[in-house]
Amino acid sequence: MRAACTHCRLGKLCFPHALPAAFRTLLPIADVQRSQLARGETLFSAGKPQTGIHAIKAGFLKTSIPLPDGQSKIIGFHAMGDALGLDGLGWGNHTTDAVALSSCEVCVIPLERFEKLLVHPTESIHVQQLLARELSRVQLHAASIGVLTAKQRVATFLLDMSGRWEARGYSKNEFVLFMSRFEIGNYLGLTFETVSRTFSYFQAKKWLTVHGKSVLILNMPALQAQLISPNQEFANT
Amino acid sequence: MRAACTHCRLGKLCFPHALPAAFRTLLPIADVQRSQLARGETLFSAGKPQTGIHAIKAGFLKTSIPLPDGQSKIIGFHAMGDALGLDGLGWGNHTTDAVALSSCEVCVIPLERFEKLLVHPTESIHVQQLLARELSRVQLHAASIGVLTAKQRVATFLLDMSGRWEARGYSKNEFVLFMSRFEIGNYLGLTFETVSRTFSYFQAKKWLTVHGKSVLILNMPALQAQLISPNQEFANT
DNA sequence: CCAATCCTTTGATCTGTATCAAAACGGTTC
DNA sequence: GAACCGTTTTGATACAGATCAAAGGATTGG
Repeated sequence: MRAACTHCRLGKLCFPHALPAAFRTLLPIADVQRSQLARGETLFSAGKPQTGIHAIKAGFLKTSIPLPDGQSKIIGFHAMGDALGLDGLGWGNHTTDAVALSSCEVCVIPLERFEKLLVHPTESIHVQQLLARELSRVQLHAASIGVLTAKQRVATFLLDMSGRWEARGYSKNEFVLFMSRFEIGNYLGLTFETVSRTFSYFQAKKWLTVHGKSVLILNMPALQAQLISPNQEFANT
Repeated sequence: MRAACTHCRLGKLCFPHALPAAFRTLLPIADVQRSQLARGETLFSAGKPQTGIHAIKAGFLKTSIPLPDGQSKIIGFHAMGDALGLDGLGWGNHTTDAVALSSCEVCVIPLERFEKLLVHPTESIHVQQLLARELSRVQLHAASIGVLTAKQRVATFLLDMSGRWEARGYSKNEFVLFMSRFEIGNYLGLTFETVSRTFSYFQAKKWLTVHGKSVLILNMPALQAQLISPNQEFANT
């Protein structure tokens, strides 16, 4: 199961294609491997040696951190086009677990090939950017769960999902959540009941409609206003 | 105010010196600039273009993230030998604020010089490691503040501080906190009152002694046990 | 098509931490 | 060394979100 990235239909969305043009000439070196994952399968685990860098071609995954007290906390949801496994570059071992939320197709650049690519400054800088952006994302997430209220966190989450779908060319107002309420809660530092109640609250406000995992946003500005002051009523109740 | 890193007394602790030997030959290229900061002064701000990479030579700083609702959340404390400002590599602009907690001496590698260093694979990989390690650190912190209780968070914090001092060759049992209770609280997603109360609780348990900012740890295993099960009494009350 | 299982919603109650308040402490200035 | 200021501790109370509980819904497999 090998595929030349030059023929990949994901185009710029996919990690290797997001690399600068200079990179594409190197693709035969990369010689990406593709693999399938079923829902619930593990792509890599915390503590295990890093074997490669992954790019999601199709499907959804979550990454989580195991904590000393035995709990585990989700720290990211990942979809088509996202790069995965960069956390292992620090110590050679992964610090997170990556598990498929749906059946997935994942491209793998084996570590030794990945390292060969790094001798080229442009690729190297690109990887640095991926890392630094992921760092910024996690920093912002840490900040959010540290200080925001439940309503603010859920609103932030929905707006984040909306933005991700939009970036992939889909509607920013209508999308399907690919994770359970429990997983959303874990990600946001809330219980699943609180997530569910908050969805109901937003629905009562007529800011959105939820049916199971499908979300339709009716009043985006109202949700955005939540982030600014959670308790203040928005003009269009 | 310029200084050749080759003469820097910080040795391996300092960011440029942690680079592989090959890097040292390039130091004249880097030609690091040194600058002084007074307590409360800003090293860089979120949203502003990145001008360089910083290494702390002496003193302490905090990095924080401004949130959409006007609040600001501390996401890291930094001491001698830490690298700062890597978050700007993602988008060219910083995503965090860095402020001095004490008077500081900071080495600056201007961005254009830093970029020149990156053409050398060994340096480039080293920067990747710094980024990936910072990513792992922030991921773990995000996980901690998302699921741990107040006692667990404060215990984690104290053990983290202890480990940092130890890594710098000081006692792991006796050290001085370089930030206020308010800042610890902000960092951990707690109020300063809760931090203070938790210190008092640990003190009542005879696990440590706190006088203002100076901490003496008396029972390290008890603190570590907190992380595993916060409500279970430790053998040596 | 139905049973079995898991996921989600909603309700009632509890609790850890925030909030409000005030006193004690420590450092700085004159 | 007295007066001042910000910081820290401690106490009393309030509340957001957790926990406990139970009843729908949805999805899976036979």
